[in-house]
Amino acid sequence: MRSPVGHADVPARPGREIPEATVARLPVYLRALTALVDGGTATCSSEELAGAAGVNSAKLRKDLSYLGSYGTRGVGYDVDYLRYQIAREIGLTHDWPVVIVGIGNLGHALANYSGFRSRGFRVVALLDAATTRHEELVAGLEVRPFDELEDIVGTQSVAIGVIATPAVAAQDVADRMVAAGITSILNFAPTVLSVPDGVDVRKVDLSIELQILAYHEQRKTGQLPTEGASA
Amino acid sequence: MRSPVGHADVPARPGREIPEATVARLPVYLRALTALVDGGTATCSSEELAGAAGVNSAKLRKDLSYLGSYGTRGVGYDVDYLRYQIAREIGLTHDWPVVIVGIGNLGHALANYSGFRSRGFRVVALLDAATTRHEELVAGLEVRPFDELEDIVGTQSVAIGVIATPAVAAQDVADRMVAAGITSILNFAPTVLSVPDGVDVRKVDLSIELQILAYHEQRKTGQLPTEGASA
DNA sequence: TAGATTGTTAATCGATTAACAATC
DNA sequence: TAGATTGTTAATCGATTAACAATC
Repeated sequence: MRSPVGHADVPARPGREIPEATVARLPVYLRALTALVDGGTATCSSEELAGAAGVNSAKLRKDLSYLGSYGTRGVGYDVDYLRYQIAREIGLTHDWPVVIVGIGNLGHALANYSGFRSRGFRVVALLDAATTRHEELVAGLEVRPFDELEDIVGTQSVAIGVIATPAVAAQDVADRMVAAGITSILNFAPTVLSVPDGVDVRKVDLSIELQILAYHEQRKTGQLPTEGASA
Repeated sequence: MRSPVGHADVPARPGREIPEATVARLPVYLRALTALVDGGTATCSSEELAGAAGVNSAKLRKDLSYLGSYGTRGVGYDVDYLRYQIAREIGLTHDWPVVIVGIGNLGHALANYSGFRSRGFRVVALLDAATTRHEELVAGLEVRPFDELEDIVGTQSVAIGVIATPAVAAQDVADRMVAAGITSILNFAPTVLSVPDGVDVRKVDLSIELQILAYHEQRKTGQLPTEGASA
C-alpha cells in the first residue's frame, strides 16, 4: 500500500516480508533444532521437525519457505545449517543487551532465568525505584536506581527493555524507556501501554492466559454460563 | 463439521461459538471495564472502551456482538453490566482452584502474583519434587511433595494446573496432571507438551517473546541479516 | 426530531492446509 | 531409475475492518 521511501514497487528479495505468524514460530523451530543438535541428529525431515515443534509439516515448510530454500528435496534439512539460518533471521547471531525494570518477585525470576542468556539476551542492568532494593544482589547484578536508566541505555546501547513493575508504574517506565532510546518493550505489567510508532511492545499477561483456559474449561465441564437462563 | 452427540445441526443460541481471537481479548476488555468501574465511570461508548483496551472500536463491537446485545444504541454500554456479562462468559463468576508445580524462582513469583486471586483463581497447592523445598512457606502455603498431586486434584476438584518446572520435567508433570484429572494446563516450561484430546495447553515462553522483539528490532536498526549477502 | 452510537453486513486481508510438481 | 521429500500453488478458513442501517 504505502511506499514511504520513493523507490519502485519492486518485489523485495524473495524470502523478505515474513508474516507475523511465521515470525512467532521461528523461535519454536529454533528450540526444536537445538534439541535435535544436542541429541546428535544431523538431518531431519519437515515431518520430524514439525513433530518436535508441535505444528503440522505443511505449515513448517511454508514457514521455512519465507526464509529461503535451506532443505534438500528427497533428503530433508541439515539440522545445524537450518538452525544457523533461523538464528540469523531472528537476529540471534549477536547478543542483545536487556534491562529489567521492577525487581519484585517476577523481576527476580526473570533476572535468574537462564533461558535469556542462553538465547542471546544479556541482562545488563536491574533497576528499581524503591531505594530499599538498591545494592541488593540479584543474579549477580546489583539492583540500581531507576534514574540510571538513561545512562545505562545510552552507554550499553540497550534496545530492549523488560517491565516487571506493578501496573500503575508501567506507563511511566515505558515513557522513560522510550525517551532513553529503547525501541522494544516486553511488558509483564497487566496494563495497556501506549508508545509512539516505531516502538514494539509485546505483552505477557499471566492472568489473561488463565482466563482463556477458564473459558474453555467452563465449556468442557458443561457449566455453560447461560445454562438454564433465558434470553 | 462434527456432531459428536447425536443432535440436530441447529444453529446454537445466537452468541455461542465465540472465535478464538475474540476469546483471547475478552479478559482485556474485562480488565479495562474493571478500571472504568474503579474510576467511577457508569457508561462508556465502544470508542472509549476500545481505547482503554488498545483495540479499534469496530473490532470491539464485533467481539461483543458474539456475546449478545449488551449495549444501547445512541448511548453506549453500562460498564458494570457489561463487565458482569463478560465475566460470566469467561466463567469468572465462580472461583477456579489451581495447583502450581515447580516452586523455583518463577513458581515463587506465580504463587505470590496477586492478579490470580483477584481474578477468580485460587492457588490451592504448591508442589515440588525436591524434598529440600517441602514445608517451605510460599505465599502462605506450604510446599508439598509432588506425589500429593492426585490427592489434591481429587479432593479439591482442581481443573487447572500450572507447570513452572525445568523443561526436562514438564512432560512428566503434564502426564501426571492429566492422569489426575486436570484438563487445562498453563505451561511455563520451554518445551512442547503432548497431551490427549480434550486437554487444553497454553504456553507462556519468556525467551520466545524476546526473540520476536529481537527479530523486529534487527529490522529497525537496519542490521538486516542478509545485508550485503547474495542469494 | 436530530444526534449519537450500536450491531451487523460485506469486503478485505492474512493464515492454514492439502495436494503435487519439482528435484534430490 | 525409483523413492523420498521439499518448496509452491491454490483452495479454504478465520480475523479484521469500514461502512451503514437500525434504533435509542
